[in-house]
Amino acid sequence: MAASTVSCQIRLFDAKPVFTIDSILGLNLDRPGLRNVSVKLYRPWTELEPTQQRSHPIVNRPSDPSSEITRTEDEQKLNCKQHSTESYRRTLNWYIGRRPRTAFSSTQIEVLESVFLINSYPGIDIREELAQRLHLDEDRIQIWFQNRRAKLKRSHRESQFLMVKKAFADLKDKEEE
Amino acid sequence: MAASTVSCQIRLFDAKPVFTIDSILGLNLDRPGLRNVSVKLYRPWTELEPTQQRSHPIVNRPSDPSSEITRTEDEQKLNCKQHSTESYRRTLNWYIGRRPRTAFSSTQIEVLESVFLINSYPGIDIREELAQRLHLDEDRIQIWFQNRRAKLKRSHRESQFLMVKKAFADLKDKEEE
DNA sequence: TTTTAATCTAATGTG
DNA sequence: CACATTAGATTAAT
Repeated sequence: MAASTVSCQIRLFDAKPVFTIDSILGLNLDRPGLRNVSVKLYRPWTELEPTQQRSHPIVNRPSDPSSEITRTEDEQKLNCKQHSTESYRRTLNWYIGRRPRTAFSSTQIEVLESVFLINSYPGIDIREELAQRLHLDEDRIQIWFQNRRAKLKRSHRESQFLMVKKAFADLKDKEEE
Repeated sequence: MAASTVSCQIRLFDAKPVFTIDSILGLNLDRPGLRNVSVKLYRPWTELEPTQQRSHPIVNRPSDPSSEITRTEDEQKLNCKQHSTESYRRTLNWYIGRRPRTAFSSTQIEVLESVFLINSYPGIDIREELAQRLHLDEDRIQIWFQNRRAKLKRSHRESQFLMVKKAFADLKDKEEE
C-alpha cells in the first residue's frame, strides 16, 4: 500500500506550530514588505479538487431520498493520526467531504418539534417511521434530535444564569435600602 | 401510593411508545398553540441596568492611547455622533433581541488581520490573548474569525467561478476560429 | 447597494 | 449520546 503520500500535507501545519501574537505583530509592523515568509497558510478549502466539489445541493428536497451522499474513504485516510493534538488536523477533516447542509422544510420542522415535545429521545423505531414519513434519512432525524436536545439544554442553562444574576441584583437592591 | 409519584418524571424517556406519531400529529393539528416552545434566549445586553458595564456598547474605544498611530480622528467623530441616537438604537436592539453591532477600530482590524494571515483558526488561548490586548470580548474575536473565514471562502468560490466561466468562454472562442 | 457583525442550526469529531 | 466546534445560510446594521 502506497500510503506514505497522504501525510505530507498535514505535516506542513505541525512543522511551524508556534506563532505568538507578539511575533505576528512584529512581523506585520516592522517588516511590512517582507510578509511573504514561506509559511504554508492554512486554507484547506483552496485545495479541494473540483471533482469533489458538489454542485449546490443547498436545499435537500424531501421527495428525493436518492440524493444521499455516501461517505468517501478519503476521509478515513486523512484520519491518519500519528502524533497530533493540533486542532488544525481536526478542522482539516471537517472541510473535506462535509455533507451538504440539509434544509428542513417548515412542515418537517413542525412534525419534528411535535414529536420532540412528547419525547426528546425517540428510539430507532420512531426515528425510522419519521424518516419514512418526512422523506428524510434516519441519520438526519437522529442528528436533529441531538441538536435539538443541545439547544434545549443550552437555553435552560442560560435562563438559569439569568435567574441567578437577577437574584444577585435583587439582593443588592435590598442592601441599598 | 404517594411514593410512586416521584419516579414518573425520570421514567419519561424510557417509557413505552405510548405516543404514536399519528397521535402526536393529531395532537399537533388539534392544538397548534402547544407548538410554541418559546425558550428563553440569552441576551445580556438587553438588560438596561442603570449600572452600565461598558461606557459605549456600540462603539469600542480605540485600544491603546500609549502606543498607536493616531487614527482617532474618525473615531472621535463617531463617538460624538452616536450619542444622539444611542438610546433609540438601544431600544430598537432590545426590541429585536440582537446584539448591537460592534464597530471594530481600524487598529483592531489590523491586528486581527495580521493574526488571520498566519492562523485562521486561533485556539482559545490566542483568542483570549487577543481579547485582552484589543479590549474586546473573546466572543467577538471568535465571531470575527468565523466571519473572516467565511469571507475568504466566499471570495475563493467566486474567483473559481469566474475562472470556470472564463475557461468556457475561451473554449467557445477557440471553436469559432 | 455593499459589506460584515450577529444569529441560528446542521454537521462533525471526541470521549 | 453529550459536548464543543465549525460551516452554511440568513438577518440586519453600516
